[in-house]
Amino acid sequence: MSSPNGERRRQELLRAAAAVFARRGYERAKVAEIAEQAHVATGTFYLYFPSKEECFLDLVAQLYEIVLARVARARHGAPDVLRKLEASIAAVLETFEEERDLASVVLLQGSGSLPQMAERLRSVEQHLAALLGEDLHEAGAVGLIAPGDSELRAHLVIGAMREALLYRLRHQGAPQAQDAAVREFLLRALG
Amino acid sequence: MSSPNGERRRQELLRAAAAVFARRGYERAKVAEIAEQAHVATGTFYLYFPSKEECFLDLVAQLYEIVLARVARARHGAPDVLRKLEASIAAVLETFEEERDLASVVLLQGSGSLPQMAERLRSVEQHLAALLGEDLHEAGAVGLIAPGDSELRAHLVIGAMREALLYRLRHQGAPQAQDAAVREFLLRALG
Amino acid sequence: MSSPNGERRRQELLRAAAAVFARRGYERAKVAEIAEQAHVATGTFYLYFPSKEECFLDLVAQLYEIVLARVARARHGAPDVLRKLEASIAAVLETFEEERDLASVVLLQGSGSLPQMAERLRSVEQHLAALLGEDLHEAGAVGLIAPGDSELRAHLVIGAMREALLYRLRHQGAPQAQDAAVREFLLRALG
Amino acid sequence: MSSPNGERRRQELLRAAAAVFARRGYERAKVAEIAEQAHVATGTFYLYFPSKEECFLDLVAQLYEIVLARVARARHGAPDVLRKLEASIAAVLETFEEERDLASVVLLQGSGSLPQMAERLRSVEQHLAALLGEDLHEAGAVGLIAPGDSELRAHLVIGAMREALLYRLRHQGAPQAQDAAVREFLLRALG
DNA sequence: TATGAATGAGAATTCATTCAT
DNA sequence: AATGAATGAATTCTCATTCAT
Repeated sequence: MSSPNGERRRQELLRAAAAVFARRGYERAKVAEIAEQAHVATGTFYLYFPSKEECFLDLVAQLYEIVLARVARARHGAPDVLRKLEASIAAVLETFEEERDLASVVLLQGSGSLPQMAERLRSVEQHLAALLGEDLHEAGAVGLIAPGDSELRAHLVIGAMREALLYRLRHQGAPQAQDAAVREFLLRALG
Repeated sequence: MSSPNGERRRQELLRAAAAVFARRGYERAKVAEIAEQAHVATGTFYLYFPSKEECFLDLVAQLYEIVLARVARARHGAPDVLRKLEASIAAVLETFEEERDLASVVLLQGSGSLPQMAERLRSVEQHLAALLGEDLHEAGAVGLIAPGDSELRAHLVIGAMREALLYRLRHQGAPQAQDAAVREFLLRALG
Repeated sequence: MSSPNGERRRQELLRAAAAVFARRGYERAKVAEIAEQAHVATGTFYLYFPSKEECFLDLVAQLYEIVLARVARARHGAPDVLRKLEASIAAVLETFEEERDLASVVLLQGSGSLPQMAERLRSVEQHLAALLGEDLHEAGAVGLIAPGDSELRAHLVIGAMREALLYRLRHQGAPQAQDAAVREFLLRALG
Repeated sequence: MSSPNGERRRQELLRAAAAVFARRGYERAKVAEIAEQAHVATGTFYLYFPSKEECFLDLVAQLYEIVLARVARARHGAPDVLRKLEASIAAVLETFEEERDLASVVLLQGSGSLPQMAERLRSVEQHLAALLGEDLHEAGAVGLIAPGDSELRAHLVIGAMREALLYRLRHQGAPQAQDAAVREFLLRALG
């Protein structure tokens, strides 16, 4: 299971799971369907995950890692606080763009599926909001943006981004043009 | 069943359903639990709804009516386009504040539950976005706000509101103070 | 319930029940539907019958009475044993023709529905077979028909009649012409 | 499921189903009981049949095949039309004798159970009647039997056979002796 | 007598999980 | 490690029957 081959198969299963969860929703996704999509037998699924629920949670953990790593990297290269903010926003939008199935699962099934899932999603969002919130606080302190409740505003930013992503998930549009509009909207919102 | 008493019981069941759906999610909510919460036998549920699914959909239909009616009323009294925008936003925030369970169902279970449900929610959001979008378009045309894609921006506004509502659903805070911050954020976002 | 009005209502319910049982079958017939067809409320049904099952059984009892009375009457006027036989056959065919719903219930739902029902149907058939069997025995004894197992042959006659009735229930044909063919077939069968 | 072992289990389930349907009737037969009788868990039933109804219909299909194949085979070796007729009748009687449960299901539950079932039974009977009807027509044309409506008479023959089978299902008698009586009866009936 | 809303036991079906091979 | 047939708990929905009005 931790052999290189085992890890590859685990990733195949996760990818299959993301696809099935994305199109069916957590409850209506069947383990047999995930296994089939990954070209393995049903029982094999349980060699890699203790349960359907754990597989689902692993999926979010994966997104958690990917998004936060990307955001951290993007912020790392930013010279000042406003650029950090902008880079963070861009990093989130891009990551979701590249991980459509994962994004669908997180954005659509969201917190409705499982209590633990809601918990974990909250945690990702909280983490993200903390990063943004710090920037907002700092930027507010030096007068770069309008003063206000940094945490709340961080969440509003996230909410707008979330909707932008959903909007894009529905309307197949040019991501770049939209991203620009979203970034502009958000930066202006912050003053 | 259509007697005044029948309508009362139907409302009791809807309220119970909203509460149970809100705390369990669509799939994990059991009809027996809804019935119990409404102090009736399981079978009674089926005198008022043809299925669990239909009951769920009725719930959204109900919110649809309430929110849109409130928004329409709020806009009616507004003297200019910016006030309309502001009044709309306020109306949405207030309505969800008053209908916590219903709001939970719509915001959290949302699109993840059922294909038809996702459809209906999209339709509510679309309707709302259309109202806001018109205002944005008009306001943009007369130079009151920054120019830009009105539809996309309407969705971003809705996304931020959605998040504000979720934020509030989680952190029991003073709604008024938050609402003000949200309104300010959004109006500034629009320029 | 035994007042003239009560008896009238009971008959209305029985007629309604026959119609519903005939088109739905015993299990799929709903008490509510029978009541509706009789233009009374569901609860009223239970003022006249202790249960759905008992109502069903009463229906067969009714046919039992009608058919056997008719056969007895027809036989009464017959001068000799062959005419008795012929008159009996004719009486059965005619009765079922006039009581289509009742006939449907008995011929189609038949013994499949309830153990008690099977019992009762057997009893009607047995009774009928006994009448015919006696004639056959007598006719055989005096050399009017070929010798053979009277009871079995009586059942064969009944089986052929049953099928003739079903055939007619399906193909709307001229009953008289068919009846003649059936009578001829049966009398020849007996030699 | 399509492995040789799967087919064996499917047959076990069909046999169990025939037994349970025969003694309880379609509606009162529980899937759990069929499964138990086949020594498997309830869910296993659904690995082999999509529904209780389909299982029931498969049972008739099975009888359909068996009976018609037997009749076809029996007719094949018959030198003339009268022998064909006789062989057909014998084949039907024998087959039902050997497949008691299946026969019970078809003869007793028969058309009362399900609309689709009634349809299929009609189709079997129609098929059988067509075979017999041709013989009767041919035999009538060459003057071997009395002239008359061949289709109707084919059904009368079937009805008498049906009753003979039911009679035997009830009274455990010597089949051979009875069969001879039935054949004689029917051939004489046809003149 | 009549009503019809309420009851709740009962059954079909699904599917996550297990385990013998 | 892989398989996939088997399991059986869980849940929705139906409908005969009751009973307060």
